Amino acid sequence: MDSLVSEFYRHYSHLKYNKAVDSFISQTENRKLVEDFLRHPTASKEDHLNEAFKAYYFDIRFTSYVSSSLYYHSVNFDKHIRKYSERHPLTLDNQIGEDGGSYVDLVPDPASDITPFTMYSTLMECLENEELLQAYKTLTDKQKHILDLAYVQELSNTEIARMLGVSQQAVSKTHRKALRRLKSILEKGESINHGNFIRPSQRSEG
DNA sequence: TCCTACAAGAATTACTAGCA
DNA sequence: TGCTAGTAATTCTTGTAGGA
Repeated sequence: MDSLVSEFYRHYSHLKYNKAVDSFISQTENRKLVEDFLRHPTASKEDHLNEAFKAYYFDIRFTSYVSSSLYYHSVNFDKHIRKYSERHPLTLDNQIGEDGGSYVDLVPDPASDITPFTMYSTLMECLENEELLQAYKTLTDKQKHILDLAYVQELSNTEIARMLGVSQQAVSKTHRKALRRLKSILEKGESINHGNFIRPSQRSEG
């Protein structure tokens, strides 16, 4: 632990052992903010630091949500496939011998890039988080369509642009606008103090 | 293994057109 | 008049191939 981090935790001992805080401080840009705040603590610098941490913390939660969604979808997809193949066995599923191998194991897998979401037609069918689903519903039809094509059909902006008969830039713009809208709606759902880096009552003035 | 060049996709900027 | 959605031009990012 370096001197900056030690000094920080001396002032804010309640944040010690918090991995999110450690990770936040480890980034050069955030480190500068912390350093600056510790040297010359002011209310505006504290607010700035809190805002930076809120944004960072939101990104962590959003990434965590997406990764857990992918995990659950992959597990469900696997269960679905297994259940289906049990009900509808194919000739290739028959066992070859005593060792448990089947004919399908002998077939090379040229389609190793099969994606679970392609079994859905819209992103709405994939969303399990209620807040995210409600936020998604507030998007315009075009925004929803572009997100569907990008995340369900896994098309690039260029392919979507060709399909919709608009430019790649227009797709990129609509895409990012939709993501910004989702993000802002989800952020509004956050409690005021939930993502604060430093609680106001524990502000250090020296 | 590192460096460089190149390609493709995505993002940004500046501007225009249509609409309420 | 301001907002939204579009475009062209440009820049940025990332992956990859090839050579030293």
